[in-house]
Amino acid sequence: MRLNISIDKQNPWGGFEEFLKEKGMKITRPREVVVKEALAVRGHFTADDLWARVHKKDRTASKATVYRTLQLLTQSRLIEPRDFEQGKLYYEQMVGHHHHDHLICLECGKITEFENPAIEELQEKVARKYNFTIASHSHKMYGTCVRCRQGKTKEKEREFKIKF
Amino acid sequence: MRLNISIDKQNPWGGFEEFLKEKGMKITRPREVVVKEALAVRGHFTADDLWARVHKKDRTASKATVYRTLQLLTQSRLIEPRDFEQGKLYYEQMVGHHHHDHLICLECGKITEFENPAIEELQEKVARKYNFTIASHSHKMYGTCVRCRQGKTKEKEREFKIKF
DNA sequence: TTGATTATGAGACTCATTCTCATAATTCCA
DNA sequence: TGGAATTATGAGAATGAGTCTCATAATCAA
Ligand SMILES: [Mn+2]
Ligand SMILES: [Mn+2]
Ligand SMILES: [Zn+2]
Ligand SMILES: [Zn+2]
Repeated sequence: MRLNISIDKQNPWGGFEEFLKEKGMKITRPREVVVKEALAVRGHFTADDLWARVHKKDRTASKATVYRTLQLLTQSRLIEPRDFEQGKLYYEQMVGHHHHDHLICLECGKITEFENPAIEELQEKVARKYNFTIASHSHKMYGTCVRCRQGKTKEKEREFKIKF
Repeated sequence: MRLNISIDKQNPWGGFEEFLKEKGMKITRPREVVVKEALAVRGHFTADDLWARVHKKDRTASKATVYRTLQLLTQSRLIEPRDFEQGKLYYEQMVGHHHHDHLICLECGKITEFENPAIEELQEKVARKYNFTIASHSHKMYGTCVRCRQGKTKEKEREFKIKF
């Protein structure tokens, strides 16, 4: 399913073309628009967010193609899915980014990214203990950000519907 | 929204009755069946799993009531939601259980629970660094369990549809 | 018992995502 | 370069978890 290619950070669309070729798939206009738009987003986005952007560039692009390309982008490792909220998936582009985890403010929707090598190591240790092979992981903390706790938040960035 | 009660582990339904009273809600038959069935499940379950059980006990119980009671059970802390898979929520009862996190085998669906105080502490440290107040967290590792890696798995327990 | 209040079941509805299928674009190669 | 073969596309139907509505029913305090 997943190919073991690594795409050139300087030319991700070119790399994605290679990826398509290796899978015997075709290089098409709609795919190019979706890929380039996805990589142009900074921050986290949903399929619908992406479709809105794509739609501006190409009035005829369909949502189905956006969803289909999102799957390919995930396989090619150019983006990663994020399960911030139940019911819909977010994504973020990984070109030139390292792995990180997230603090999610339930009041204003602000997401803070963190990296913690010590946690990652302990994680591996846990996996080793259970003889488990990690393919991916998700580590999220939900709560309240500084600004919200101090009542300084001007406007919500987003609303995450979390059950508890 | 959430009340600050702690329910007696020896008599959770009794405690839940208290919880309902404090919220000005009524003690009803359907609620009793749903609560008792939910607490009778060991392991992780979905709303639909629970409904199937409830349905056996009371042919007229509706799915809506199962969903509604699941929310109340979450508020009363008798159960906790689990975001193992995108698109549907799982739950697990917390009566007499401590907090733990999960290893999820993508091949057979087996879930291994782990507790790691060192990770929990580092987590708090991260939150402190960003002045973030944690309300809850979710830490999952997806991958392959021992049995599956060694080809010893007899049958899938479940199938989790994860996008990578 | 009764009346005010809250809960219920049934099914309509929502919303993200996937699927289907007729048509269109790409690619391969003679 | 011209098709034929193959894969992709757009449109909208289908799916599935979860929520909502509303007419009716049950609970409970007085
Ligand atoms: Mn991120
Ligand atoms: Mn568990
Ligand atoms: Zn905030
Ligand atoms: Zn397994």
